[in-house]
Amino acid sequence: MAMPRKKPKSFKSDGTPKKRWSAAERAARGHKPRRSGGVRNPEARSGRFDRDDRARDRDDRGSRYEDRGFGREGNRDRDRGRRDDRGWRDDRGSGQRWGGSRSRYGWREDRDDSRERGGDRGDRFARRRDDFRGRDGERRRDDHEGREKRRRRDRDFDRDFRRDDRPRGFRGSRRDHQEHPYGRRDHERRGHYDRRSGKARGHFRESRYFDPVEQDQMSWEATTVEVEVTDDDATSGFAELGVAAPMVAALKQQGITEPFPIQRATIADAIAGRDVLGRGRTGSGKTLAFGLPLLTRLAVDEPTGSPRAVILTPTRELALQIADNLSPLATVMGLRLHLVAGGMAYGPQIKAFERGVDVAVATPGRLIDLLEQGIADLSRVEVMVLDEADHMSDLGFLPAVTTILDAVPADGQRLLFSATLDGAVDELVRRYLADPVTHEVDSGKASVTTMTHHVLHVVPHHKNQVTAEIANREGRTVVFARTQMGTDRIARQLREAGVMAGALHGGLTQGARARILAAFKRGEVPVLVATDVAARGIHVDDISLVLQVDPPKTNKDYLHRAGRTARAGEEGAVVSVVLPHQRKQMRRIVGQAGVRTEPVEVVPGSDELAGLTGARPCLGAPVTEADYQALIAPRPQQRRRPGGGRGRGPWRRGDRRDRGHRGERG
DNA sequence: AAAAAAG
Repeated sequence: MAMPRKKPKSFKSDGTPKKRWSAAERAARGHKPRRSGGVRNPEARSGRFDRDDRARDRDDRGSRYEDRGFGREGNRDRDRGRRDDRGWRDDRGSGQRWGGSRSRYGWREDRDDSRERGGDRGDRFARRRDDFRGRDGERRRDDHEGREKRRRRDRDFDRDFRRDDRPRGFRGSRRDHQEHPYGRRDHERRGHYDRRSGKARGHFRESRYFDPVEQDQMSWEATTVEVEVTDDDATSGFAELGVAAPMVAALKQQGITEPFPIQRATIADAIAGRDVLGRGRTGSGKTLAFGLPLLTRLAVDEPTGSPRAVILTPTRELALQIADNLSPLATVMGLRLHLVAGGMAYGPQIKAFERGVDVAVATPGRLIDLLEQGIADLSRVEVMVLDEADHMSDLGFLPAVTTILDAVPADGQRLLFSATLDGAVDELVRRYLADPVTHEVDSGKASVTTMTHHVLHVVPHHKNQVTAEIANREGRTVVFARTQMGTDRIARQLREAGVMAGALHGGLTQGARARILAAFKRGEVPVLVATDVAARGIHVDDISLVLQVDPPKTNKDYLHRAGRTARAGEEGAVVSVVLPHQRKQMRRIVGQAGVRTEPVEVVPGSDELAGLTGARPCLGAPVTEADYQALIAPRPQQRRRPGGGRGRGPWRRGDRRDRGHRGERG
């Protein structure tokens, strides 16, 4: 079969044949090896810190496990991996699986991962075959059929497993997974040796508390403020809605005096204790719309020690933001509010529950975790808030959300906020809300007049350059891409083109997520390349352009992404770069989003491009890795207070925050 | 099919 391929196998969307890179060329471009006959990728994945630290950590922990008697099998397994002459195991696979908290790069990674595990699987088969023959010679006759069967079964098993994107070691058996949204937990408490991954797993202090990845966490502390209540606080727009005076005063201190439409619409009903279904774009002031009535109502009764209100959000960043915004209001009302989110240290959250929490702002996973550990008690929750309910009712989220909703007393008040009301949200509403009042402020369409929309048609070989020139504009830009790997790649390509850009996605550690977001807020990294993790709720001032390099999946996603710009009456543009094969899809999405705009054909360097988006040619030198890392490096002084005492002491969170957000406004 | 959400 040495015949050279005459006909090109595939074509680009503009009709020209696709270049088939050789193995060396692929490697030089940083791609992974082909599925057959590739070379080992010399420059594995991004993340200098991650790789080195994890490799070191792996070795450290390997020896610790040996002490515990887990090491021998683990080592044997790793040695087998090293013998694998495809050679990917050492350089990224095991390192990632030791340190990484979850599958990192979507399906492509999964596919590679499964291939990588092919070595293991082969061995397992070999072992089984040996068992087979050794045990019973007679059965050797139907060995072939048996092998086929086993292969099929194993393949199905693997396929089912891969559908589950919890980290490998935490998956439990298939049956466990079906019964519990997060799998069984009793294996892991005791610690066990996981044959599939060849790792020791379990509740070991070492792995939980000394893991450098885990230490790459951000922290959260409650905000303390002092307010003076004056007489005219009783007459402001908020007071008329029934908001308690201390909060009115605190809001005035922040320059917030008049309620937004959605707040005006929902606050009175919510204070009256009714179930509320609020529909409005993010950025329309939803946080206060549920926060103020919730805190007003809670302050009336004596604290019970266990949470009386839970606010549930789909992303950690959003939970953080809500907790930051509501924390000062809670303190002036004498209520204790705490953040309960994954990726962050357990200690402060556990301590908070020990001291007593009135309001928990939570992401689902960690809350369930604490619930199952018996740390959080939701049996006395009076008010339950679901933010971004349309996202929370996604297939992947729903089990966790209903678990929490079921753990909360059924007769409590429920406030549900959602940008849209589709079937899934409706189901949640019917199951958990009693006689809700619906308030709709913005429709599900793009109604902000300060926002302009552009659809740019480009040919494939121009896309990267057009992207880079737009990103090189003046001002803060968010670039949305579909996949985690895509954001990493685009951010890297932008830096190579001389544009300071960083990637934000759920595959990063929480600390890395926080740092890149902080650098973006400070303005030091003016371009943020993000997955849809940043599409909802995240508020950063002065984002003047949202660039979509991959089309959003739905019109909802379009509007959520668009909602990052043109906030609070500012100007903003939403620009979508569209390839020929995406035109139809994009036209549909834009139309459904209620946007009227004519697509424009653009080429790099053109006047139209510059006129519509402020694009500038990329003339600067590539951003060096060192320069970039310096901007997103951990800043210990932001996260550690002198003296060490947590939750006490003279330091005020306000001081800290001022420093952390240095330069945010210019 | 992706991303998000626990460690």
